[in-house]
Amino acid sequence: MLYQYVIKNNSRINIKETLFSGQSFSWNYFGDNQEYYSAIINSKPIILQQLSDFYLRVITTVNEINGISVTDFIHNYFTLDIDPDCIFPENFHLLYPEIWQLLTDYFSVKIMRQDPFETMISFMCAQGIGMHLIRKQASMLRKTYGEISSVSFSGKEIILHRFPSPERLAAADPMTLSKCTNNNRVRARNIILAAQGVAEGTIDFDFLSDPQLPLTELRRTLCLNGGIGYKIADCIALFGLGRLDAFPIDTHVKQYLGQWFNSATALRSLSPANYLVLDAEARALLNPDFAGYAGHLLFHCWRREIKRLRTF
DNA sequence: CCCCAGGCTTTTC
DNA sequence: GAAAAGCATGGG
Repeated sequence: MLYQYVIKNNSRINIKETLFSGQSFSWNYFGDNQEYYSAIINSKPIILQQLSDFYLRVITTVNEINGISVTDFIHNYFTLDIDPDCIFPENFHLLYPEIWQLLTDYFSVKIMRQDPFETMISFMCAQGIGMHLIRKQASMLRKTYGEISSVSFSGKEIILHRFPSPERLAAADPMTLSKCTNNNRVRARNIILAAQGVAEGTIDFDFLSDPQLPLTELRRTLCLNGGIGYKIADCIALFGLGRLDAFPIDTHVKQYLGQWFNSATALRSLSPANYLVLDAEARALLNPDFAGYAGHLLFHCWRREIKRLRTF
């Protein structure tokens, strides 16, 4: 039994660019058909299809997710409550007309509110390697440790793997898990320790998802865990805890801060001290409440338009 | 061979 | 304190 829903949005949404912009490592094409995308979200298999600039089709096996309607869940999952006109400061287009022109096609990219555990483990795999290797690691974790769900749609039976539970990864053997982490044993150990922390409650996502929690304290708490520094903590905050103000700074963000915004700090090494300086500089350039949202659009735009990189 | 990819940790000065 | 080296693989 499949349920189908059509979602209408008030602004343009580009589902492919959103899913494959580097914020999520769980979505794939549904089978061979590049018209559909699938993942298991909150233990529920979901298939998406872009109908037009403003319309999505959602296909699931359930009629509600987490106690709310599928339509409301998708609305929240893709932050359709956020008005794209609020992401950048009002005068940004006057100060940076060239960047604004490049950004035109990227306002249809949405930040996704994803599961915090999955986001934490996925971004712990994202140190100094290319995005295809990050996707490979997340995929291997799902296929090695995740429960199987199958969906039949349009005459095809597709096998999907859930992201593994904290308990499952907490009990994993380090040598076995390291095959999923680019053979990096330190990373495998850190993932197991983090999963144990979540399973035992020392990492409390209910507490960390409190919007009243100051961003600096959230970041400091996440950084207590091995394998999580400023950048990965900010990614967990932005993509897994709904903190649209968190501004992750990686090699690409460092590059566009230097090239597009003439930051002298961005020309220096990305040390912890310089990270905090760049973070403050970005908050002065952007709307602080949506610095991370704006940063992700700039990040994706920089990679696609300037670096000509592909993530799918 | 080099350098770079959504960095973090440890060592060294 | 800050700066440099080590970790891992793949692609240009």
